[in-house]
Amino acid sequence: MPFTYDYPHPAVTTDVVLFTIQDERLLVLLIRRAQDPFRGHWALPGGFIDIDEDLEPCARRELAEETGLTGMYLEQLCTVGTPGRDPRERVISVVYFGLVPYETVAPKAASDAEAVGWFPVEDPPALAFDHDAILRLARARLSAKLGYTSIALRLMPEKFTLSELQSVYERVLGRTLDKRNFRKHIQATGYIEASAEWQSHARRRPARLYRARSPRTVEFFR
Amino acid sequence: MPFTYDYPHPAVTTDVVLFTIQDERLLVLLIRRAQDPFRGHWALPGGFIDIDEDLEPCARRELAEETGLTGMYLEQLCTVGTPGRDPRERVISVVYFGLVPYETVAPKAASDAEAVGWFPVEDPPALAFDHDAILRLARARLSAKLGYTSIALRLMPEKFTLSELQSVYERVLGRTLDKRNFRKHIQATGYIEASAEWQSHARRRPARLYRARSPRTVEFFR
DNA sequence: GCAAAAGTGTTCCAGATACACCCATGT
DNA sequence: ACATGGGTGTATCTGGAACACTTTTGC
Repeated sequence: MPFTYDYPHPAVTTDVVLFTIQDERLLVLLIRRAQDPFRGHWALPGGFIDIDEDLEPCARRELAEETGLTGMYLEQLCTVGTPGRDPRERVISVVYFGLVPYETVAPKAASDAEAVGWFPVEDPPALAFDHDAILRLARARLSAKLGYTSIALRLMPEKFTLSELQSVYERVLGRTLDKRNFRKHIQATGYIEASAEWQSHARRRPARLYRARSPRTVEFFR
Repeated sequence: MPFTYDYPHPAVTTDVVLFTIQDERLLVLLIRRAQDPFRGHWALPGGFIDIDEDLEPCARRELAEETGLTGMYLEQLCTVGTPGRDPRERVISVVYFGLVPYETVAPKAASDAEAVGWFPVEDPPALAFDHDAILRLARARLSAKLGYTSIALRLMPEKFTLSELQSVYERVLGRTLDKRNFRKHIQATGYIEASAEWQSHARRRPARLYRARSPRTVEFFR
């Protein structure tokens, strides 16, 4: 069933750069492509937009279809569209960047993904299309936003210790932080609050659990 | 000559939010649409992408065709694509934001713009499509970037006085700044250098002229 | 000589950094 | 008792903010 236009139209896709933290490593979600082009290569999850679908819902739908993951924080990152970046036809891709807490259930492959997996961002496999450049841009955006927003909380579970939060900052920024200064700084921003609970079952002194003061929004400060 | 696809494709356009400063006011470039939809309304310059054209070149081409302006600083701002934002067909628009020095030659209407003009961003006319929301976003981006980049220099002529630069900051930020603190701060960033020249023909004490240390790039600091 | 803008330093405060030890728990 | 990570305070530095007067020129 063909669709006809007076002028050539590019195809439009959305892609998502989704980060998480597991075992003290910053990971990115990739799918192994089941179709050409780049069949068998790893790539960012994404796909073609429906004609009556808004951009961000498309990103969420494709992510859900290919990996089963839903409900995470997403923001628009950039749009890429250099002619030739997809060998099939002219494709313009609107790229989102997102974060999920590290204990989110494991993704599972579906639809036209042959496999799904988390990969260390410091050492990813070769990526299809121009996805390596997009991944670098997403990393830079995440690092920058740690400094002036509460975005790191979107990587955390509902309750977390200050040491866990510090570890997330350290992994994303790629350097160690002073414990006392970190705690002072975080408390000063006011974007977390102490819960009444304490870490249980630890084989050490229990740590206080904190939570986001505004669990569904990313706040700016400074 | 029709173009057919197996699946419906959205149309893709680029739009540009171009700012300048004249007479102590921050202005935005708008065109009056000569065609429906929104014929006779003011809108951001922009138009449909060619099938073999990259995104930023498209933004520059459309801007040149409609206003005659070329060669300015541009960066990608966002991409909008809510179904229904254009009554003709599904249109996804990649929006760029740009700056030109205030003495750049006046734009002149061409192509499908019936008129072109600079309007105060504080008090723009009613805009076509969702262009009012885009304009607000562009303003916010410009203000924020003044604080950590040398982007303001893209609004300045090659040689300028510190008072002129301070006035640009004040107009964009919407508040007055202390003269001594401003000069100290700007000198500390190192992104301008003194030229050997002085303002001429002034009916007052001549001011020293400065220039950008890296005239073609926008640098980050802090 | 007067109007108009150019130019210039110091004090103060807040936020960032550097730095080391005691505590609570499980084993 | 000891190993492990949890928790805490102070001195210092640095960058930002507040603040007023003299100088140079054209008229």
